[in-house]
Amino acid sequence: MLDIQSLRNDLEGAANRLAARPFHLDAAAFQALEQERKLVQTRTQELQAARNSLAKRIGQAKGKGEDVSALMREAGEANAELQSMEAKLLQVQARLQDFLLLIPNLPHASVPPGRSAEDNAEVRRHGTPRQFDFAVKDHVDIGEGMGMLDFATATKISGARFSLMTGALARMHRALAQFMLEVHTQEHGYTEVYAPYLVNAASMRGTGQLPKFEEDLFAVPRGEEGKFYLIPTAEVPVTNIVRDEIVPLDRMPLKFVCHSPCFRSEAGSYGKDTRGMIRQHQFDKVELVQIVQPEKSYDSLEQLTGHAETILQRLELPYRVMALCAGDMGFSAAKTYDLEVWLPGQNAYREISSCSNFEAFQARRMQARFRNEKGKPELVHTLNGSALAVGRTLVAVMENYQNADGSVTVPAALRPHLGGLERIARGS
RNA sequence: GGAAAGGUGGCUGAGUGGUCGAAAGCGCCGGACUCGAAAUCCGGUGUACGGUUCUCCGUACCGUGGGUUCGAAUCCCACCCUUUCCGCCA
Repeated sequence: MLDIQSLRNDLEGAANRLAARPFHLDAAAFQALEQERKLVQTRTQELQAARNSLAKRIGQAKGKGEDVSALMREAGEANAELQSMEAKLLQVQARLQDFLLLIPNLPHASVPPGRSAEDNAEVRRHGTPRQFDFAVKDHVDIGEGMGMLDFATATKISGARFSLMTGALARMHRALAQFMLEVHTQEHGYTEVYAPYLVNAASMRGTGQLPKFEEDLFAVPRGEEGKFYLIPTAEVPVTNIVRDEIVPLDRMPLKFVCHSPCFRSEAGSYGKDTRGMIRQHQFDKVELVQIVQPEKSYDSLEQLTGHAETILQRLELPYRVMALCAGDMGFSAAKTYDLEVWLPGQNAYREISSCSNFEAFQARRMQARFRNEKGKPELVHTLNGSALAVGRTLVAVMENYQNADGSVTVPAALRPHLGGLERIARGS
């Protein structure tokens, strides 16, 4: 959510920056709402002040044993208008709130202009794609060839966009998550978190999934009309740790890492990435979350992105870092770097991590604050990034480390987490 | 799922219809005392919003949402949460 004060001060400036996404800010609608709000709020507060002073006088008069019937009548008459004004005020404020909740974040000045992924800017590259002297397979053929990846059975059990892994491949999937957690907790200073996978609507609103993106979420009914939402990323429960909290200065910054399954309905992605385990309803991810002071958040974004890159470097997977253009960024982000890993099976770089600074956009929705040097509560800045998506990392390892005989070499960094195993092949 | 108790400011905790945004203590900030510190004393110390604009004024907020009333932290209803006991259970 944007700061309503900044919209009041510079509506045109905000509209211009939003146009880069592109998002059309209806300035006239905002101004009309604001004007009405001002009118109704001022009148309501006047009436409330009048009521309060009358009530006080009645109390005082009663205390002295005086007759209060005239005062009571006066108060009763004023109440009709007050009630209708209060109702009107609630309504206007709700409309204003709804309006604000649907406005995406302002892109940071350093965000490249552009409308689609083609306009994203490559920031740097790391590693060189390996040359193969045999016909490369994609992860589906490799996994099924080893008898460890079974989409047919997953479809029987659940349906499309689910996967079933067995044996050494399932073990390697687990080892990857363990490896990532170890690096982030032992070397990068993150606190490991285990968090709920089902969350309430307030949490989804806090990080920006609601109210606009309900169709992307899975939900389960709860109670009469309530529901739990399945988390689409650990960003949701972990960032919401600080919702409605005031973090003491000496605890800042907060750095959390959380391994969790993620659930996405993938509505609107029909026909996209239908083969393999690139785009699934359920996948595992190791997520980094940082809660920082505003002036430090862009340094933190560079660091956090670097932490995610470390994993790819240790696994010796070629990748590139992309600065997303305004049009390709998510709703809540002010700036996003995507990490794209090289996939020989697709002969392309594919997204494996997304690292974003949300500035105060989520914090304002969540009322997540810290106590600054002056002792005053101030909104925090929130950041998060995948480090990494476990399923896609497994895909990258399989494709980049594949051998001519259909086996897969285990990356050196991963071997300690697999009891020294150097290679997985059919039967292992 | 059943029963009971309870949710008040950074913390503890008083307050059961009217000068209550809320006692008191702790904490924190400033000052006095001191060479300095501790102790002591004095003063200050919530958040959000609006108007005005650097100075005030107003409004809202005592778990959440409704209701009663001229007036609600206080009474009524519903819900949420916490604690304890019982039941069930990975």
